[in-house]
Amino acid sequence: MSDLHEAILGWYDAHQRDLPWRRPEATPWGVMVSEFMLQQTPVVRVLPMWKAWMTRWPTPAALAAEPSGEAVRAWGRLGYPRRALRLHAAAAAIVEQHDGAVPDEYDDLLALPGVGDYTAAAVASFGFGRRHVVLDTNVRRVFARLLAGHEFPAPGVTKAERALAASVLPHDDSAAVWSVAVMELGALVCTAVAPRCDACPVAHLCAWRTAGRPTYAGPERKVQTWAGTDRQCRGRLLAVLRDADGPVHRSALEAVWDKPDQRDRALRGLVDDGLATQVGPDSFALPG
DNA sequence: CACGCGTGGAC
DNA sequence: TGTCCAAGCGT
Repeated sequence: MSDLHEAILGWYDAHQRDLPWRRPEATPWGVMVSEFMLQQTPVVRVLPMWKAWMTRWPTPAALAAEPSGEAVRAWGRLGYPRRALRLHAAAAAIVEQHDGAVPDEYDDLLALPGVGDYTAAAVASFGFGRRHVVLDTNVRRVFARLLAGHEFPAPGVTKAERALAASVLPHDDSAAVWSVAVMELGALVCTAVAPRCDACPVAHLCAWRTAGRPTYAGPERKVQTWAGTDRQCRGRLLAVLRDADGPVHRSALEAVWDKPDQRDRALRGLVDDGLATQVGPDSFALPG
């Protein structure tokens, strides 16, 4: 094993967080649920939700047996509620196509709703110990600094970047642990803002640090706007539906957003996306 | 491939 | 205090 691998795996062994989906008793379904919830969402906010979901829906079949609206409701304020819808659809697909067992093949995982390259690789790796290149925002940042000498990776995953990640992926059964270890290093030490190089186990090998930590010089990184957007409007509207026991009258939705045009557009969007249904001339609800 | 998609915490 | 960020996906 190289110095690089020994340093990162040793650091992970000593400093990893005790997260429930990483424990030996965690099921592939538990891993999959965690990966859905962790898409663009911090660990601290996922923890309580994951526990609640695993208690209520310990298997794909349990989730698939309920209306999709219940998944949306239980998603609460985790954000990006379409993930709840897709997780529900993925559970249904697992029941129908895989006898209720989360598939262990990357290609089968990738075919599930809401599962892209990252999530397929993560579930195959962390749920089944398979060997895959796992490229998330943390891994990309760590490799950009450590191996390429850049503060941040390019906006999109490049061919060269994937090849570089593949070149350091262990060939033995430590590949999955390696991936989660690099990810953890990015989450705890090699952070986007104020990285703690003094606590980094591979600082002595880091190309970015050797170069004097040059600031990012690539294309402008896009920043999401929020106030006044359709996205904010959708969030308000869906919160009303989520917090209600049954159907909601249009007036209750009108009360949470001033601009009629934008409100109507957002509501149509929610219905189009399957996050809401119109159950009467002037009433709406979560999908059944 | 650029964009839209939620939410809340940190600085 | 506004800006940036957090285990991405689908179109």
